[in-house]
Amino acid sequence: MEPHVPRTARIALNRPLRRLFDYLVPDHITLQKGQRVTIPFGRQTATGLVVDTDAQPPEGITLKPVRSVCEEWPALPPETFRLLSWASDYYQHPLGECLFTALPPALRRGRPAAEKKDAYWQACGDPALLPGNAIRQRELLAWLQRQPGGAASKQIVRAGFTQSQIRSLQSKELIRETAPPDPAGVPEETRNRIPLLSPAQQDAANQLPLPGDGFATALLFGITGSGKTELYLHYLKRHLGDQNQALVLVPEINLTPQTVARFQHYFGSRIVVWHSALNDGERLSTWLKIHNGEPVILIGTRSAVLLPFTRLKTIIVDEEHDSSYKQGEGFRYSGRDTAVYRAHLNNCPVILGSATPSMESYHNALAGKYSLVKLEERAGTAKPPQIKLLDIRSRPLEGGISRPALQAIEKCLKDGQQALVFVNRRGFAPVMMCFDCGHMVECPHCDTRLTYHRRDRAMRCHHCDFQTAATDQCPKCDSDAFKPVGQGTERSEDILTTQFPDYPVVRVDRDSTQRKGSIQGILKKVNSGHPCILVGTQMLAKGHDFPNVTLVVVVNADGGLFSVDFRAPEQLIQTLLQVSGRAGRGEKPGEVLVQTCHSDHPLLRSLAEGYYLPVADQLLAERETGQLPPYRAMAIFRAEAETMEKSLRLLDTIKSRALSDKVEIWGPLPALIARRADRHRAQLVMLCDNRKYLNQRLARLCELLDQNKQSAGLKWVIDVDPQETG
DNA sequence: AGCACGCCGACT
DNA sequence: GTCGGCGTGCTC
Repeated sequence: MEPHVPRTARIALNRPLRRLFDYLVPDHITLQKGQRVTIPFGRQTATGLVVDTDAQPPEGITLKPVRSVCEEWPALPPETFRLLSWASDYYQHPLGECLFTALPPALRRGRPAAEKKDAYWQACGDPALLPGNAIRQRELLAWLQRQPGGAASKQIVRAGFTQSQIRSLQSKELIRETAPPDPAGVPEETRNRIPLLSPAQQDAANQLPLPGDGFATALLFGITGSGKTELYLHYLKRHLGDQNQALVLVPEINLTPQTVARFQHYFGSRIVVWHSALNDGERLSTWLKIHNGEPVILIGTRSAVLLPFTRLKTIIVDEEHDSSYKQGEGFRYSGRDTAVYRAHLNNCPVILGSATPSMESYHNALAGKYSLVKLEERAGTAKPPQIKLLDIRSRPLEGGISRPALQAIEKCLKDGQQALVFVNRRGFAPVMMCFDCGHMVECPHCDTRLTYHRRDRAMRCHHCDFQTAATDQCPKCDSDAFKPVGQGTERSEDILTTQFPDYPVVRVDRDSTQRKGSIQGILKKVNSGHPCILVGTQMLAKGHDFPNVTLVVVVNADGGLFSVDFRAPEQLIQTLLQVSGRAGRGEKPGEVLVQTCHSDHPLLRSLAEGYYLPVADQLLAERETGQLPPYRAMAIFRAEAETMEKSLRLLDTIKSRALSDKVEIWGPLPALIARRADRHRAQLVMLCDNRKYLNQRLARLCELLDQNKQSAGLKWVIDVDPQETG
C-alpha cells in the first residue's frame, strides 16, 4: 500500500512578491486552479488564488493548511488564468499581483462573490404613529411617500437620511421592503435595427475575420470620419450571435455617454461598461455578469481585457494606437497587446481600429501577421481637409499665433463658421519667468520647473504634490518683470479674445472641463453652430465631434520633431492628423494650418499630402534604420534611490550581468527628469531582436535581483515595451 | 504589502 | 526608567 501523500496547493497572494506559497489541502476540500481561498499567512489571514495543485513543496518547511475556500468555482476561469500567467511572464510582473488585478476590489479583499442586493423601501404607515421627537424619521417617511414605487437604501442615504432611520421605520412597520422596479431608460435590444453601410464600409466589413473562423487579427485602418463605429456596430449585429460576449476596448477619454448611447441604440441593455469611475459594487456586479457568461457587449477601458469572460467571441480595440492602452506603473501591461493574446488563447478574431495605426500594428500588417482592412472614404459627402504648413520662422507671433493664421480665423468667422485652435502642449506649460534676470522657479523636490495656474495664482509641480503661491516679484532679484511665459491655452485664449471681441472664445482643456457636466455645456454651445473659436489641447483632438468647425490652426507642431523620445514623431503625426480630422465634417470642407519652424521637414511635408500611410512608411523606415521597436524588442530597467550614484550603481551591476552579444544596452543614464519627489532616477535600455531571448534574460535578472537583497530605499522596476523612453 | 522584532531618542 | 521612531526580515 502506498504511503499517504498529503495533497498540497500552490497559492499566489496579492503581494509584490515574485514567490508562491505552498499549503496543505484538508481532506474535505477540493481545489482547482484559479480558485479563491482563505489562508493563514504569517500572523495574518489572507486571500489567495490557487495556481497549482500537488506541486512538489520545498523541503524543510512545515506547510500550513488552507483555511477555507471562498467559493466552489474558480474566480479566474481557465482562459483568463492563462492570459494573466502569460502577462505576468511577458511583463515580468509578480504573478500574484497580476492575478489579483483581474478581481474586483471586493473579491481582492476576501468578500463573498455575491451581490449585496440593495433593499427597496416603500412607505406603508401613518406618520402620526411616530413619537414627536422622531423628526428625521418623519421627514424620511414623508420623503418616501413622495417617491413613486419606493426608493433604494442607497438613494435614501444619498437624500441625506441614515441607515438607522430606515431600520427604525422598518421595526415600526411604517415602511416595508418591495421589489425594485424594472430598470427604466435603457431600451431593449432592437433585433432588426442595423446600421446602414456605405459601399466602402460594406467592402471593409466583408474583409473582417468572423467569430467562428478562429484567431485572426485585423488592422482596420479607417480615416477620421469614415465611420468605424458604424462598422463595429454592424459587425457585432451581424456576426456576434445573441448568446455570445464581445469586448470593445476604448481609451478612457473616448468612453463618453454619447459613445455608450450609440451602442445602446442597437443593443439596448446588452451594453455594459467598465471604467475607472465605477464603484466597488458596480464593479462586482459587472464582473459577476461577465463571469456568469451573460451575453453582454462590454465597452471598457484597458483593464476590461482582464475580465473573466466565459463566452467571448469577438474583441474590438478602438483607437489602437492610443498610448493610454499601456499602463504606466505597477503591472505595466498593454491593453491592446493583451487583447491580441487573449483572442489567440480564445481562438477568436480581434479587430484593431485606428485612423493612425501604431507602428507596431502597421508593421505586423505589412509582415502579413495581421490583415490590413482599409476604409479610406469619409462617410457621406464629406471631403478630407486640406493640410497647409505655415512656416513661422521670422514671423511675428501674438500669443503664439501668426498673422496669416489670425487672418484665416477672421475669414472663417466672417463666413459664419467655427475655428479650432489647437495648442500642442507636449513640453509647453506656462512657467513664471523673470524678464530681468531670467530666473525661473523650480520645484524644490524635482528637476522640473513649476507651472503657473492663473485660476488660483498658484505655481505647481506636475511631478510631485508641491505647490506654492505665485509672487508678483521675482523671488531672486525682486524685479516686477516677473510674468508667465509659454504657450498655455490661457495665453492663446487672451489673444484671441482681444483680436476677436465680437465672437465667443471657448477654452477646452483639463482646467475648464473639470467641473462635472461642464463639457456637456460647452458641446451644446458649440454644436448650436454659431461662429466661435475653440481653444484647447489634446482633449480637442479626441472623441468629441464638432460638426461646424471648418478651420483648424495648430499653434506649435515642432515639439515632437526633435525629441529624445523615439516615439515622439509618431505621436506628433498621430495627434496632428487626429486634430485635422476635427475640421470639415459633413458638407463643409475643412482647412488645417500647421504652424511650424520646419516646414521642410520630410515628415511634415509628407503629412501635408494628407495621407497617413506614406508618413507611417517613413516613420517605420526610421525605426528600421535605428533598429528600434517594432524591429527589435525593448525593455527598460528603471531604478530610483536617494542618490543618483546608488541608482546608477545598481543599473551597472544589472548591465554587467545582462551583457551578451544578442542584447544591446544603452546606459545606465539619469532619467530625463533625474530627480522626482527627492528620488534620483536612472534607467538602462535593453534592445534585442529575439523577444523570447530578451524575456528569458529579464526573468533571470529578476531572479538574481530578488536573491541579493538591495540596500534600503533602492527601488527597481522593469518596463517591457515601454511607451515612455524618458 | 503587512506585520513583528529590534535597537536608540524625548518624555510622564 | 518606558513609549515609539522606522530599519530589517519573513511570510509556505
